[in-house]
Amino acid sequence: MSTLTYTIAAVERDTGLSKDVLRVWERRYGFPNPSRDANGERSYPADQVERLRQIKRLMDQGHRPGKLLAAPFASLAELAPRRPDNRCPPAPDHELAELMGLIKAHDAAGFQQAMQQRLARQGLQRFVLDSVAPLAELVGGAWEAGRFEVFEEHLFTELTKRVLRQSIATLPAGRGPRLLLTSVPNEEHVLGLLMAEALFSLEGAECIPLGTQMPVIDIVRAAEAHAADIVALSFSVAFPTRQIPGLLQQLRAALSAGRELWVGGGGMARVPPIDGVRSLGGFAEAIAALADWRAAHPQQ
Amino acid sequence: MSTLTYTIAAVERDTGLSKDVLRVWERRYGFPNPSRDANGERSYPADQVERLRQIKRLMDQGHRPGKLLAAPFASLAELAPRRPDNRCPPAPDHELAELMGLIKAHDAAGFQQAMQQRLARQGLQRFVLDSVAPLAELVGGAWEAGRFEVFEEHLFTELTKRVLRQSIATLPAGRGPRLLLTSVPNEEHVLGLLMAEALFSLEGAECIPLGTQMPVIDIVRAAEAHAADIVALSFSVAFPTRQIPGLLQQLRAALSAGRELWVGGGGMARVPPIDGVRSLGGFAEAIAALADWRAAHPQQ
DNA sequence: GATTTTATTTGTCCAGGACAAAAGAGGTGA
DNA sequence: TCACCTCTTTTGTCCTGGACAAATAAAATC
Repeated sequence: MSTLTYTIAAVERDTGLSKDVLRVWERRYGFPNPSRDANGERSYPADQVERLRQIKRLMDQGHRPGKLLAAPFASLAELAPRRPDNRCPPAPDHELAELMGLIKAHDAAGFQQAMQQRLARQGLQRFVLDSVAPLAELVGGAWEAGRFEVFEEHLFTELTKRVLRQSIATLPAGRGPRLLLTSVPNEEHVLGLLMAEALFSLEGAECIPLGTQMPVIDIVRAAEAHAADIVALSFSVAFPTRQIPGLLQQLRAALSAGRELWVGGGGMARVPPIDGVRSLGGFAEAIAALADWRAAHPQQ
Repeated sequence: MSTLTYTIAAVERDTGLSKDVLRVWERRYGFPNPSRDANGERSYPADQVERLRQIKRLMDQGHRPGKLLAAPFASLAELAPRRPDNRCPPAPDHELAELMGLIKAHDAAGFQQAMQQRLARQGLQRFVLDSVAPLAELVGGAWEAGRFEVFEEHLFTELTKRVLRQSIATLPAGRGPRLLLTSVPNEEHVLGLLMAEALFSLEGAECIPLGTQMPVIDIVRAAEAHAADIVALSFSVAFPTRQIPGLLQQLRAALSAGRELWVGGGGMARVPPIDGVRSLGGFAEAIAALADWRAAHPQQ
């Protein structure tokens, strides 16, 4: 069996590290250290790709590449999350642990059923706040610690999305404000957006879900076409922080002044405040923002 | 109001054209023709970005960049789809046209309700084959012709996904084969995958939906963990054709020989056959493939 | 201890050359 | 007319190595 190797494009695809970054790391730190094929092009062995994925994971937690690339192999799971982790780890809820166990056992049907039961018992709002949100935290943490595989996280996300969507569909049509929910290109994480949609819909807002990955100019056009009062975006931790401010400024400038711009998600934690953009630090704040809007627009 | 300009990274984000391509086009064809900012970096005006998006759209239809970049502004909607378009344009169904009209009117609730009705009347299989598939064609065509905005396509996709998912959720658990459905990184289009899931589930297969954008190695691990009989992937026309063969070969090599690999979607049309990979030209062929598998594995 | 200043780290951009895979054009034979 | 082979052009991707500004850490000052 041929040891499979990766082209630089394949590494970019599977790690999320750009070709430029891969080349400059090699030049500066000596890692990765790919061999060359007959054509002089980089050819990455699988184990280096694996290590790069681990490095990317630790970087999303706040570690710096210089340290990670210098340290040998001992940089494994020994590294604790370095992000200023204010939030205390969620209380070790036995039922949540059970749900995690179902995912780990790859029991899709069992997980979905358990989630439905929990939803029926808690109601949608508490389900989102007390079940989905902490579960997402737990799964994210387990993945960062290497206890969850990528596909296990995907399965969790996909099944949870289904439960949420199904529940949202049963809600009556909202009366306002009109909220447009989406994310920018290269930001595919939609679970946070769905949780927000559930909460906003419960509060009687009229949500227009446009899925993920809308180019900025199209977000503007959609807002005009739908006469949206508020545009709500989400950025995950995996999104390059560096690009966020420029993006939001561009969007804010293009959006008519009457429309509000709300942004949430883990990727916003390290972004400085931007004029005319409301940064939502969590779901509680999202609900508060809606109440504020209602207070400021009494007649609608 | 400042005319907003784009950095090269923003253009890549919003057009899907890589930085390398943008630079080499500029060198070879003289377009795009960005000005430079104080720092010597490219700064693209909005109208050039708009034209680039149009060019990308026409390229996905089979046009070649050399012609498109030489032609002046007359390259507008006058260019017909150049793809060997075997499929006759779907019969102008009045009801489908009505559904298109609802999207065009941005009537999300009305569209969703109309789709639900249609689903109830037709049943899931005919709904997928006779409603969703032709609608997706129509929307794609309208978008290519410039009659639909990006956000209108997104709205259609998002709402249709919801209807399909909801319907899939009501189906009883399948008995086999176990089918793992997903797509590779940078391929976010999920509607085709969902339609396939609906059809396969109707035929009694056990579908494991993992959402989109799974790195190759994780697809392999997921297949092992779930003991999947078949891995089914989808590539849209927007996915870079050039990368597909290498990707599939890598996946095929890493996947144990007993597992089948099925691939569908518009992006496969121009890909030559690959050993050990079953290319599905349409949904009818997908159903046939499942029947074949059943015939070859009688005892399960 | 809090805030400003300096130093280091780090990602992105640039130019322009090279090359192989894909697509078209042209030619040959059934 | 159609299928198949060969040659030419087109086109996307990769390469090197330099440069710089934004982000971060470290040092210095109040």
